[in-house]
Amino acid sequence: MTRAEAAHTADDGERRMPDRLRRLTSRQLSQLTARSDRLINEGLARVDAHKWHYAVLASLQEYGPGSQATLSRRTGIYRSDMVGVLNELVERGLVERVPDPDDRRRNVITLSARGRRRLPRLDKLLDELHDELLAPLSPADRDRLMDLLTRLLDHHTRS
Amino acid sequence: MTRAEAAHTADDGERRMPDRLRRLTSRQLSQLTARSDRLINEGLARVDAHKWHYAVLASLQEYGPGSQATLSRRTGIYRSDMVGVLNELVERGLVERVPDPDDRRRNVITLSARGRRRLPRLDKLLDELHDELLAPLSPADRDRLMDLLTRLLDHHTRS
DNA sequence: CGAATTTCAGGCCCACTGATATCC
DNA sequence: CGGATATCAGTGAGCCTGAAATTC
Repeated sequence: MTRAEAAHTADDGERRMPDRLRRLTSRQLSQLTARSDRLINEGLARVDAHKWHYAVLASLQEYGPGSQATLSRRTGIYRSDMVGVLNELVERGLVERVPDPDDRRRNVITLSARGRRRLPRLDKLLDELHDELLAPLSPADRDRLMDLLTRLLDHHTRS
Repeated sequence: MTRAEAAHTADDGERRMPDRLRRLTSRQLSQLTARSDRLINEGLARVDAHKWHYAVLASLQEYGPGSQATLSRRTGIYRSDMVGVLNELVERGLVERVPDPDDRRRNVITLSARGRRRLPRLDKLLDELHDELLAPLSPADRDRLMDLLTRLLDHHTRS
C-alpha cells in the first residue's frame, strides 16, 4: 500500500478529484465542453433555437444559398441529420427549400427574410452566453484560449 | 442580399467553415473535444481499456479503497454507470469488490496487484496520447491551455 | 422515521453508419 | 458506368432520472 493509499480509509464521501485525473488535458476539455454545451443549448432553447439552427443560418448569410450537402460540409452537421434541422428551420419560416432546376438531385436552401431578421438576435444571445462561459477570463486570456484551441483544431483537421 | 452573399453562388462544395462559426469559442471547444475524445478512446481501446477504467484505478491508487458511491464522487462517473464499469474491472481482475462488514449497504472496492501493475502502462499510454493531442503546442503553451481550462472549469463547478 | 447505498431499467441527445432511390 | 445527393432507419456512447431493495 502506498503512502497515498494509507493516508485515506475506505469511508467518507470524498469529493475532490484525484490529481492524476485533473492533470489530464483531455479530461478537462471533456468536462468543460459538457458545461459549455449545456450552457449554450439551454440558452438557445429559451428562444426556440438550437446551435445547428444558428450554424445553418450564419453559413447561409456568409456564403449564400447552397445544397444540403454543401451546407453539411460548411457547418459540420451530418448529411443525415441535416434533413431534420432543415425541416425545423422550414417549419419556423427561417429558410426556404426548393428543388434545384439545374440539378434535380438537389435542393437549394435559401435564407428567408425572417431568417435574416432573426440572426442578429441570435448573435447577441450567443455573445451573452459566451460572456457567461468565459466570465473568469480577461479579454487577453480569451484570445489566448481561442488561439490555442484553433491551433489544435487546425492541426487535427488537416490530418 | 449582403456582399458576402453576393460573392458566392449556390453551387460548389464549400468546405471552409464560416468565420461566424469559427469565432465561437464554444464551438471550437466542442469540435476539439470530439477529436480529443476519439483519440483517447481509440488509444485506450487498443489495450482493452476505457477512460473510466483509468479514472477508477487512478483514484483507488491515489486515495485508497472506497465504496462505489465514493468512487462515483471521486471520478465523476454516475452511480448508475459505476456498476457496469466495476463489473468490467472485476472481470479483468484489476479491482476487488467485497461487501463492507461495517456497513452492509456498501461494497468496498480495492485495487488488486494486477490493477496496480497495469496503472503505469496506462499512465504511459495516456502521456503518449496527450503528446499527440497537444503536438502543435510548446510546453509553455500546454501549461497555458491547462491553466485556462482549469480556471473556467473551477468557475463553473463552484456555481 | 429520513437518508444513504447498490442496482436495474430506461430516456434523451448526438455523432455516426448503412441502405435506398434518384439523378448527374 | 462511377459518383453525388436527399432521405430514412437505426446504433452506440454519454449523461442523466427514477425507482426498488436493503441497511444505517
